[in-house]
Amino acid sequence: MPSRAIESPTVPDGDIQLESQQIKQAGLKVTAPRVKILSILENCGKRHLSAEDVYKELLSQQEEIGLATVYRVLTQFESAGLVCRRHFEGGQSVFELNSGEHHDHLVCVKCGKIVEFADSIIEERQARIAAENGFEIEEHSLVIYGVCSESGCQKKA
Amino acid sequence: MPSRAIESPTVPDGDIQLESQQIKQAGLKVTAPRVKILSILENCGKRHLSAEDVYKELLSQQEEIGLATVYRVLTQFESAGLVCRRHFEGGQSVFELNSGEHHDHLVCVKCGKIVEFADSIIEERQARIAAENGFEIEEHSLVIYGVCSESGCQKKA
DNA sequence: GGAAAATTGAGTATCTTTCGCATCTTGCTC
DNA sequence: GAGCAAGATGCGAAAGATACTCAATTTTCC
Ligand SMILES: [Mn+2]
Ligand SMILES: [Mn+2]
Ligand SMILES: [Zn+2]
Ligand SMILES: [Zn+2]
Repeated sequence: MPSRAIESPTVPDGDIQLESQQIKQAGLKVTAPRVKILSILENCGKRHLSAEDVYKELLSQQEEIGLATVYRVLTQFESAGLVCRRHFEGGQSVFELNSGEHHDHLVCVKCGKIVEFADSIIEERQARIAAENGFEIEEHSLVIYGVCSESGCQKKA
Repeated sequence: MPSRAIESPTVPDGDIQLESQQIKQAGLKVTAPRVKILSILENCGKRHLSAEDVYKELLSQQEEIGLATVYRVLTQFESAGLVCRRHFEGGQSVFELNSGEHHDHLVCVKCGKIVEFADSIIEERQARIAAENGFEIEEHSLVIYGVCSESGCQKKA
């Protein structure tokens, strides 16, 4: 096997640098729990995670971080604009990295699969409806619940 | 003052007959708690009520109905199609009579005012989006959060 | 009016999320 | 790099909403 030269002393696993910088830019102190949690949100494979999901992932990585801290940090990330919190029915809140671009969700009520979408016509209509009623929009939540095309989900009750 | 003839022996306060019939048609036994709760949903003035709201209203009417029963009955009414349950952010679930016609909501984040709306273009778009992604829609939730036109709500933070 | 089945009330349990507080870290200064 | 104040953490406890348990009561139907 080819030997691999160590190019520089600074390329730790998980790109700690990047996460640290994002956290700093968000106006938060760089702490181990924050870096860890952000890196899980970025690298764990799933895009929508509950606080519990994050906590379990931490446990599986032998990290000694309390659940209260997970909740606290996620809330701080939300305030700082790093993540978005979503409230889907019948479960815990879930968090996802804030991509900067708004989108809404399709959720399979059978398997939990989530599909993201953005529709400018819907957005436009919402703006009109709010305006017609004298509301200044702050945010909105649109979730479509249904059954996805997986065979397991399709079979009748 | 003109005297008023009693037209028939059957016109109790609160139109108990009507509620009883609705409950029966929904396939539920007619019990005092169910009749009472349905009549509150119909006559209390507010259209969107939490279980707690219903419970407080019952208390104020000297009714001896437990909170657990309120939750149970509201859930049964929901299953029976008599009421719809809504999940607005940051609070309890709220219930409203099922008018038979779907609608969505605008919610003032300052005063809690709720405006109902229905937009066929949005509905149509949702159907298309679901179809494009192979989903069969079961339901959806659209809530627009904003600040209403009340002067109290308008003033800057 | 009576019996079977369903419903109720009260309290308890559960789940998710937040708090309180003593202890530990971070970021900055010298 | 040591020292310090502000801020963060972990733990356990608390809170808020809702569901469950079960004995006692009520409804339905005959
Ligand atoms: Mn998403
Ligand atoms: Mn409504
Ligand atoms: Zn599915
Ligand atoms: Zn308002």
